[in-house]
Amino acid sequence: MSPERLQPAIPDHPGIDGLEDVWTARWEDEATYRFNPETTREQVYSIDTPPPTVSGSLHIGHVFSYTHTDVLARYWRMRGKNVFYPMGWDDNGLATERRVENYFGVRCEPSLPYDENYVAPETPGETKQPISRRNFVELCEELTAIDEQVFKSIWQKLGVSIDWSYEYATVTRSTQAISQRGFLSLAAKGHIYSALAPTLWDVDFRTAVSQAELEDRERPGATHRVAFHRDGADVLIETTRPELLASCVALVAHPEDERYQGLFGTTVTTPLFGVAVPVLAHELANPDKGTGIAMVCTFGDLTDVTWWRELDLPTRALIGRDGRFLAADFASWPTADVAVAQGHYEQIEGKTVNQARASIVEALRESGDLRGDPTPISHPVKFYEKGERPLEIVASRQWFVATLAHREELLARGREIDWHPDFMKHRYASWVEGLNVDWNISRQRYFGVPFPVWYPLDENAEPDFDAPIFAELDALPIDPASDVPPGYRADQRGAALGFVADPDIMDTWATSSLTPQIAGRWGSDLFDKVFPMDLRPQAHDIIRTWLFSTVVRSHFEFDALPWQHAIISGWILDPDRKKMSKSKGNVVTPMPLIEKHGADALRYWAASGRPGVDTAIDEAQMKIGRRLAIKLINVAKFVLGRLEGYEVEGPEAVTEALDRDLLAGLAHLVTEATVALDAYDWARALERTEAFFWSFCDDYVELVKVRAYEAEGAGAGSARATLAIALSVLTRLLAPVIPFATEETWRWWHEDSVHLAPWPHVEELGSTQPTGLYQPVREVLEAIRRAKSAAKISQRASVATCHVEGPTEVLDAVRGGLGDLAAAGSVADFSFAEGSALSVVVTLAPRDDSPAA
RNA sequence: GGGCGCUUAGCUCAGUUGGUUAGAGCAGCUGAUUUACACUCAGCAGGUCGGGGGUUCGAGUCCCUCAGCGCCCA
Repeated sequence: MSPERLQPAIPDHPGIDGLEDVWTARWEDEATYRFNPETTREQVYSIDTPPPTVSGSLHIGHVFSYTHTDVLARYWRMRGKNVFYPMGWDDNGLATERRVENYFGVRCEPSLPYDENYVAPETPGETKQPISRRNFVELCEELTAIDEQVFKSIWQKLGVSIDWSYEYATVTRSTQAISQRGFLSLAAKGHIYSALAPTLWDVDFRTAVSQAELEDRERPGATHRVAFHRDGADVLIETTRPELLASCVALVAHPEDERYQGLFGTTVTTPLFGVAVPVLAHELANPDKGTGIAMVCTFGDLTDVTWWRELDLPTRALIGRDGRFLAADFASWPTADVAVAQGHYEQIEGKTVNQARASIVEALRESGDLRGDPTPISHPVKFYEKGERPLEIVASRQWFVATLAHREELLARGREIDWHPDFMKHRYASWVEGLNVDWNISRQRYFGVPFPVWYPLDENAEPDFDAPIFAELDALPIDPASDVPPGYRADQRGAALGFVADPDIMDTWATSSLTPQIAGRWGSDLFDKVFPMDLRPQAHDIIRTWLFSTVVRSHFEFDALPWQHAIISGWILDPDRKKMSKSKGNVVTPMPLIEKHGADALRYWAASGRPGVDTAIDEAQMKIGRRLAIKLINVAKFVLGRLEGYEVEGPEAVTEALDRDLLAGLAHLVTEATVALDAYDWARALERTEAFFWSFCDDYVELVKVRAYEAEGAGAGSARATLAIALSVLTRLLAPVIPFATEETWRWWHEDSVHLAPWPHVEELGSTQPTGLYQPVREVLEAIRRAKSAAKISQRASVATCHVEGPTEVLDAVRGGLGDLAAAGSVADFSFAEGSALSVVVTLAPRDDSPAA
């Protein structure tokens, strides 16, 4: 036997169960998904994969969106691209801290010394054990390492074609170095600044938060009508936050509000405290709200911040970092009677916001300055998304990225991105349009990347925040709490004329916004070969955080987009179409579903979800995917069985008109699938491929079964060549979605992985001129089947005559496939007649009911 | 309040620039089956395309309007 003759290696009982482990190991051994660093940017397709938060729960939504990305990665790899597809883990920040606190039953107490023999409790105790910052960080690292393994095993089981040699995490030293470098670079360019400024503040977490982490929650409240005074006359305002009265710095009304024209430019005094405040005009004041004139406090909400800034008002910030009222110095303010004011203020000093409100309302009632009873209302209140009490705005020193001044440029960047689906661009635009504070990147927490910054101390050991000492680039990463700034000695820490470390860590997004730099190893040769990247895949809930912040960093650092395409996956809904969330308790974990249906089945379900469309968990759909994978195994077994011992021939051997038409249809399919995938519409490509595949199995294979079995003849060779070509093409078209079943069957007759095989091209199909046979022949076959089904007899039963009527060209087509039809339908005789439309009359052979002799 | 999306068969969804009788899968029903495949195959049934109005020879598709659901922003 010559070596060209096919000897497929088909197992005795091929199936799909267990393929995941077999092929995952082989792919790892063969380095199938290895990125080749010897490359040019043009040869690369690079993906900025979302690093999942390993402290979060891994759920089926991850499988959904990562499958979409993987389908694209596999597609572009087969298109000949050198695919850069790394994976990272986001283990920064608060989410990890909280998980460690709950998992081990500990809390970070920065004042404690490091205990090098520390062992965490086996089970968390009743109260949280205080431990040093370094011990706490070690526990964070320990737990994230475990969590990462769990995630990694899921991706591997799912067949995600990641090059694991480029794995990264957001807390490693190299990531910290990049994060700190990114900070220093933007600070040097003037896009990052520090300021003592109004800061969105969570009083429970005791940290600053950014606008992106805010959410509105509807909460009950009450409006209070309060009288300010002017020469014995009253000016009535309405407020939901009377407790802030002492920090009132002005009243504002709309510049065109007739009622207050006479008041603009005058001064009124606050009730209880007797502090003189100006009455000013500003268009943000809403004439329809309350009395149309509002009290400006430092700071009740973000509008107060705007007024304070634009009207250049003084600062009388009274709420502290713990959410309680600080001491006030009425003597330094224009106060009519300091002793009286101080007396009233003593009632609220040290109290929480709610306690203070009750106290102030009571005092206003007694003084007669509360007019009428408070009116209960329901209104949206800003919360930190992870918080439990309303946000306060406190004045504190923070590092900011200047975004507001660059709003138009950032909007323009959004328009440059190719969004999939396109309408997601609105999410980005409306977010950028609604920005009202710069991006605060300081967090008063423990586990994260520290700022590479110290401050010099003066002769009184007071820091000079306006002269920060930045770390040197080649020293990164540094920890200012243990490393010493250039030109200083370690013993000068905290001493007069010495230095002090910036105590904060960076916002998790300050690091995550650098994933292209981290994955691409910014600073090495690799970076220019993969950046700007091709693709950013993510869900729509983090457009305002991850996507936006990445665009900001890339715009300022490189004056470029970080990537050209953004695919936005939808949500995963539970089977009742409710959004999946931990609090609802309807989170579905993927592993049991993979075990039950197989990875290909889950991927099929995921790939059926179109970009941006919310998709319900649907086990029925997974079963269909499973059937598809099994069908491929079976048809490959059959086709390769027919080909065994024959030379595999190319399209030039496809001589029969029916076979040529099948290839013409296949060529059309290849074009459709390619166009769809180029447009990031994997679901469409799958749908078309799947439909063709089932017709191939149920119709074409049935038609040529007998002919392909003949040893000799052009017809037999043509059928075998067609079967081989179609199987090869269909296997490759399905490979991105069902990588395990396709690889299994492909390797029965190929040395190398299907995932490195070239994506099908119409040129490999020879002449793809349609002959028009396949469709009418299928219709006649269908009619024969219908007749047998109606007679409730076997599809293998004999047909005496099949009478076909139709237009000449249709009849000619049917005649061209007559032999195959006769074989597939067990038809003894055909007759034909001219007619306007195709119609078929089937006369069944008399049933032979006589017992066998 | 502004914006985006969705509404097609019992269910999940296709339907590309307007063009024959609106499609698929699942579920349902009726059958077949010494088969590559029972993790199979064939057939049947099932829809006034959310309501109303308009443009057009022709509308699921374009325009207006109303309603419901979901989301984003303020």
